Amino acid sequence: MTIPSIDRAILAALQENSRISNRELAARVGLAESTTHERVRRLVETGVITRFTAEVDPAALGRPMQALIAVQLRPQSAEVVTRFLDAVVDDPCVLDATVLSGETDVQLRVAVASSEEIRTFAWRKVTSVPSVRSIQTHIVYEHRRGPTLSATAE
Amino acid sequence: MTIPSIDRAILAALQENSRISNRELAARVGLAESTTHERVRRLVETGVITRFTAEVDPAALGRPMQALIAVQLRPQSAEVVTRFLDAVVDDPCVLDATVLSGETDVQLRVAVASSEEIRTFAWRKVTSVPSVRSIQTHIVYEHRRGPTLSATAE
DNA sequence: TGTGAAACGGATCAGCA
DNA sequence: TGCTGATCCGTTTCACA
Repeated sequence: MTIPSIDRAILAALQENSRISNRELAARVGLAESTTHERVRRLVETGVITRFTAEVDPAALGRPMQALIAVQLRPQSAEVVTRFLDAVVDDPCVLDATVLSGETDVQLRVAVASSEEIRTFAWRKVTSVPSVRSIQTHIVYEHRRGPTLSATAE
Repeated sequence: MTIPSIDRAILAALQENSRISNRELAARVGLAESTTHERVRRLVETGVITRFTAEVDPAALGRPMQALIAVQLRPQSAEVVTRFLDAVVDDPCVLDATVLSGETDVQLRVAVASSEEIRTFAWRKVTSVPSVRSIQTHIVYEHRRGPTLSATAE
């Protein structure tokens, strides 16, 4: 299932700005509006586009500080990992969670108002889960997005 | 600079789907279209909303594998970190880069077609930068988004 | 800040290549 | 798959509260 070059142009434009009008999108990729509209619909339907979203600056919402929390779990089983994720991932300060190979089983990225809040979250929500063996917290100094996601050259 | 509750409703709706019409957004938050439109404009202008984007599944673009690469740099200075970021962050396989406190100075998240490509990227792009002392690569088994970003309760 | 209405521009659909 | 064009609907702007 390879992505045609027109769809790649559509994806690039929508990643850059998902709120452009269908008309402008059609002009950019050089197709009629109706055709463009249909292609976008299919990209969503087939799961290539997972969602349209607004990115919000956590600092503007009163969470100027971010941290990574590396978590080691005791029995390193799929079940334990899933249970742990379910216990923490819905907390409002969690930005995302990554399940990993290696020493660290799960890495959480959190956005908080203060270092106090990191401590509260770490003790109250993370180490309180019985299967958590140990954690390490690292302050995030800076976070940069990579380039727009594009299809691999072939 | 605290966020009024109407704006919080707008942010929640736009994070969930940035392509809803202004009319629907207005209906959801219970304001006139013109007012809603103006509020969204201000949220963008003041930097609360950083961009509207389409999230794309890397696997659908031929990059089914993800990894985290932890990087340790030699002189741990702001300049060295910036130079390193500039050297790697625009590579198409980079999803994002995080600058950290602690042993690891920078953590890269990459999406690739195969483990071969991770190796190529690691040797060709990362360890080839002179200030890179060492790296560790970890496979990403799963990645979960946290809840919609909302303002801290006050 | 908020409203409602008019002018403008975009989305959508049927019919066709 | 793709285009065209008519109709319908949403957005934007404005005078006003």
